[in-house]
Amino acid sequence: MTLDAVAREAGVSPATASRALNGTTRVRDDLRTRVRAAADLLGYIPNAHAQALASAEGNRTVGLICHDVSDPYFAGIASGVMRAAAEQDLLVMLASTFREPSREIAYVSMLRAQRARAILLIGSGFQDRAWERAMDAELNPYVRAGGRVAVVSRHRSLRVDTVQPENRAGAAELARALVALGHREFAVLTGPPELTTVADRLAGFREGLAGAGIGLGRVVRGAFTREGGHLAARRLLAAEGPRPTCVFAVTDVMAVGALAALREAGVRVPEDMSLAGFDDIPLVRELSPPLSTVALPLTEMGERVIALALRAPSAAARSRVVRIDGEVVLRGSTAAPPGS
Amino acid sequence: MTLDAVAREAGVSPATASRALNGTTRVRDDLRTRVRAAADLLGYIPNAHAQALASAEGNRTVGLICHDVSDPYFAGIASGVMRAAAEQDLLVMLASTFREPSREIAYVSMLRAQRARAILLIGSGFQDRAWERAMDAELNPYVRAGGRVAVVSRHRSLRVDTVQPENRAGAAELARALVALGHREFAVLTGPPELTTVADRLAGFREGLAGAGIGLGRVVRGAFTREGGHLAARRLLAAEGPRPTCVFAVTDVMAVGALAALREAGVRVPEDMSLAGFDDIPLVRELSPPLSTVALPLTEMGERVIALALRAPSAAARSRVVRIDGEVVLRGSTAAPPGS
DNA sequence: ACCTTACCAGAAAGCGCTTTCTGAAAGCGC
DNA sequence: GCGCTTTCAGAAAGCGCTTTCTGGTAAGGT
Repeated sequence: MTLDAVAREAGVSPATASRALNGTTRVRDDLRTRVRAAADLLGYIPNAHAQALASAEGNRTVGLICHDVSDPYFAGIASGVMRAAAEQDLLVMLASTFREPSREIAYVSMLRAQRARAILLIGSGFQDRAWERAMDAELNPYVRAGGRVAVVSRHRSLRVDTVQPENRAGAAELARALVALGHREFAVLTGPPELTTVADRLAGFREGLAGAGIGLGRVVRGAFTREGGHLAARRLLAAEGPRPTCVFAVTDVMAVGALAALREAGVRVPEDMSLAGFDDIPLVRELSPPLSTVALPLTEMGERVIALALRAPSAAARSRVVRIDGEVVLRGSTAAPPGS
Repeated sequence: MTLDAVAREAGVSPATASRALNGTTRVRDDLRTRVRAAADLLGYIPNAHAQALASAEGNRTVGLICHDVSDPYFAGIASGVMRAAAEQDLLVMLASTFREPSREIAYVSMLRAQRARAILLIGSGFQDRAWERAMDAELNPYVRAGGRVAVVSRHRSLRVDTVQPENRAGAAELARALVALGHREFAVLTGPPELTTVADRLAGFREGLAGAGIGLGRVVRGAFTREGGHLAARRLLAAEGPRPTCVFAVTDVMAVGALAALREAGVRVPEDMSLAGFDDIPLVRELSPPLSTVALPLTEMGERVIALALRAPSAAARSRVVRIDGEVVLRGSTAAPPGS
């Protein structure tokens, strides 16, 4: 099942067989058909490793690194990447880091070893000096050797092409919309502060409120998961002092947990308390009440990031940034505050 | 950044450098540390392709083929696969076929070319003679060449190791539970009949009802998606004749769409009509009412299928089947029929 | 002191391809 | 008909590794 076998079967040299199969150079018609027939007969499949090794020509795989495939946010983006990749006959190597920085770096290294054509990093980077340096040390040689890198929502310190959701502006706009509904007392359910996405959304929300002269209110931190949101909401309700009339969870996934916690505590949404999230993952539309959020076009973001990576490298070494606007979508989970 | 460069830097032969780095054979301590140091200094990363080519030793990637990553069912299984793969330092190549049989075969072929250590097929096969033959033609040479294949919920015609959810038994048990609630008038929202999963669940549900002397009722077909479920439910409601008191959607994803359709039509769940799904994808717990369903341990199924593939090939050439029981979970979406 | 083992570094042969490079045959103008 | 370019098949040189095989040196046995 090697090229040599095919060549022998067809009675030509391996060189000719290679050319006939790949169409690199003109080959006499009769020889070409003979080679093709022999390949079919033998069920020949070229060894991609040998091909990658012999031809400087990059191979047909791109690496995709995300925090967790089972998180709908990443799944949505990954889906867009795959669709675009399929169109170009590229294989996607998808890795979940389970939010461990070291594993992320290990994956980049494996992808480098595979000579992946491009490496896509999805999801916030870690705001950690040592980690950033290590990541840079992996990525720089890769890029210098002709590798492509593109990311979505990363730290700017990584000087690579970026698809950047407008977290800050989106959160600010959401805040204004919530204020417009009449809310004055807020609380925020936030994730790990070392994730840039969290920092940006928090800052944006604060800004939006500040424009109306309102403070951020209580900020409760939780894990970046449904359970994190659930726990954070419980802690919020348990805290003493007046309750906010509106809660913002920095991601929809957390908001889903929060909604459950509110319901369990007998707090009606939106009658007693309004709740909003961020991302617009598919499921939040199905909740009752459906969740207000800032919608991000996840699939499109996936398509954009792979397109960015595959595009001819910019002559100027400057990294490109594609900004993605979030759209505030007010649904049933937000309403005017009680007694207004 | 080649091994040769490292060897030269360390003042040893490439052979020694290789051995020092991989620990294949004993190498004098001072040489080994010198080689390691040189590798670090140069930022050496072995070329995985060259390694794969030189050593018959299989490489460190496994292929995972599913219909759609953004479907929570597949995402859940994929997540389990990734966790297990990460523990063994394996890279997962994940491909979405978007339910196109031809694309599935193309991916298997690419994975073969990559000499993936194992190929995992997730999700129903297509009941189509030509397709089955083509798939067999890809898989057989792969297995004969030492490749491993494992699948979850496939057609039995594929003679490979299988993780098999007990679709039939689970659906039957669900039917009995629903009958026990008092229901006598049913309807089923079903997916493409060429998917074996659909066929099995449908058959199981029919069996369960038959045990109580009840017929299946109206069967409405839709796509295997939320929209498919939505549309099927609308068509069901639009049909003339008496309405069923209980609807079974063959997957949770379809049930989610159905729930939305029922709500839109002003049908209260479960007061006017009960609704149940299958799979227990994470989101259905969050709905109101939370969906009754047959729970499948998705992550575990992912772990099992990769373990199956990686296990030493059975001496007997028989393919192994791991059966996964579904557990009927009755939640708020099902209740006694109206007026009982 | 001599010969056998044991150990370990280096030389060299591939792994399965692609891609120059080489050269034979054919096509062209004069 | 002769020298020219053009076309295209085959020989051969790698791509970057691993792994036998070979051989030199040190240790051990008699």
